[in-house]
Amino acid sequence: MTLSLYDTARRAKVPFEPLVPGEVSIYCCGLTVQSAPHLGHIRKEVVFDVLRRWLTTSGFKVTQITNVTDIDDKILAKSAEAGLPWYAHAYVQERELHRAYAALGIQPPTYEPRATGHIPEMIELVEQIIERGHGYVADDGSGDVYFDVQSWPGYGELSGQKPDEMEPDEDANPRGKKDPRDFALWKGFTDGEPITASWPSPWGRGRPGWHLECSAMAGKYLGDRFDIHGGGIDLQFPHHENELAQSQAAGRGFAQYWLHNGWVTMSGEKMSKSLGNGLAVTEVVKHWPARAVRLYLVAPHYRSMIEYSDGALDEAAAALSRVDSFVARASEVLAEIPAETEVPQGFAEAMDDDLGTPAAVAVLYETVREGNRALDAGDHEVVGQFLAQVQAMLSVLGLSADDPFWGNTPTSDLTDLVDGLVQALLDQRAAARTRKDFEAADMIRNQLTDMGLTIEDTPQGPRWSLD
RNA sequence: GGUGGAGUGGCCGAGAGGCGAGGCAGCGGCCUGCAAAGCCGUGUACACGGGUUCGAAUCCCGUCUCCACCUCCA
Repeated sequence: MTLSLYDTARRAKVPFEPLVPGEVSIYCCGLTVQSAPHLGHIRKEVVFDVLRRWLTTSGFKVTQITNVTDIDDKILAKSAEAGLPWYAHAYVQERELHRAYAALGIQPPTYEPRATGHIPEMIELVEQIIERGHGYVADDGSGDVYFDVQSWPGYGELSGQKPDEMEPDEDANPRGKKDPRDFALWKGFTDGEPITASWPSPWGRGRPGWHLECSAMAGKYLGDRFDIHGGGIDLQFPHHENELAQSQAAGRGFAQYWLHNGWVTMSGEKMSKSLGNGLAVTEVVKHWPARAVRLYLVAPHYRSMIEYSDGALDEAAAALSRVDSFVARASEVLAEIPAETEVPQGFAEAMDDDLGTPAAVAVLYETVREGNRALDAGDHEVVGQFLAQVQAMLSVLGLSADDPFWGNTPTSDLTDLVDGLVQALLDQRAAARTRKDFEAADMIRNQLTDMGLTIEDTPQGPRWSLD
């Protein structure tokens, strides 16, 4: 069985065949670093991180480029509010983004180019588009350059939009456009904007249009043609449609597969109250363990919408602690921890079917149950097999507790100390139990559970954990 | 107006003509001094109305509700 993926452009699940056998190139639209990343933003990173891990597990060498859009209208506006130069504001938010990556165990991309570092490539691309007759300089003296939508018959093929049937935006300022559907390739400098937010070009000072940035950076790092272009479903139109049109109008092949992930939506206003800052990743991981948050984002299918709810995060946390508890107990019982093995076939089939994480996660849970059964039966050899499988699956999903990409794993020197203290109390409790003084024993246990510890009596003796 | 998507048991969340995905919660049981954890058992759900079919959550027709996007992103 081979990997198949749902290609937005073809509107179908299709077998995945990379341009270069054994290698996969992915361009993923990154964030505009204007404010702290929210759960919806970071879902995309989690989705493509899982894709990348699965491709790697399947034997592909993966190159993933994710850009940082560090210049745009909103950055200019928000930096003014924040009282910072635009580039400093963008940089602050870029560091926030990296913190969010680390908080959810997301591998950094192979490279993360910034838009402002690629102005020459963008200018070159605009020149190619103009040369081929698909772009024009506005004749209003603004220095704007637009893409000529009517000159490109394929326009609309990615999103299924027919340009003639689109709702005209009545409030839009047509500026120097020949057609209201034309989009900006290059925006001429306007008074009131910081001069540092403009660059010299053949058309005068200005800055790049949003869509252009991604085309230029994808071309630079992945070549004229590459395998997968990803991003949130909201980017399908106009952003990706425009990227595709302008890249192909410049004579480039561009992406072979288009993958779009669903959005995280929020029902009422409740959440913003209870979390203060809405769905900011940094806030969410204060309320739930980061790995539970990741499971919450990984368990539904990537193309589904996730309707945010506290309860669902609680459930993810409960489900994960069941998995963790198996891993912990199995590891304690086994003389040696088995080396990593292959994932179960059902898991692989699910993942190969357009990253079917719901079914894959179901296999994970079933394997945990079988492992627990073997644990109860004392069949350590079988326990080892299931433990290895569970760890392999967790690794693909990026949920291994010891995954190197968890940025905030506290390694405290206090662990031994706490263990010693808890152990001393557990010894007292054991003594009380031996003399059948269950009142004293339960008092000690209650003290410990009140502190947030979980005490379990196992055939090997009591064990404690902090969930 | 255009394009795309959604409505599934108490909750989350898959599936897409026929064996009740999976999780969380609940209930019963095993285990336990009691718990906890774990295991076993337990559910007849697919927005509504018709239709096709031996058989529909899945296909068709109609209806309702909701969401996303529609060109420098209001």
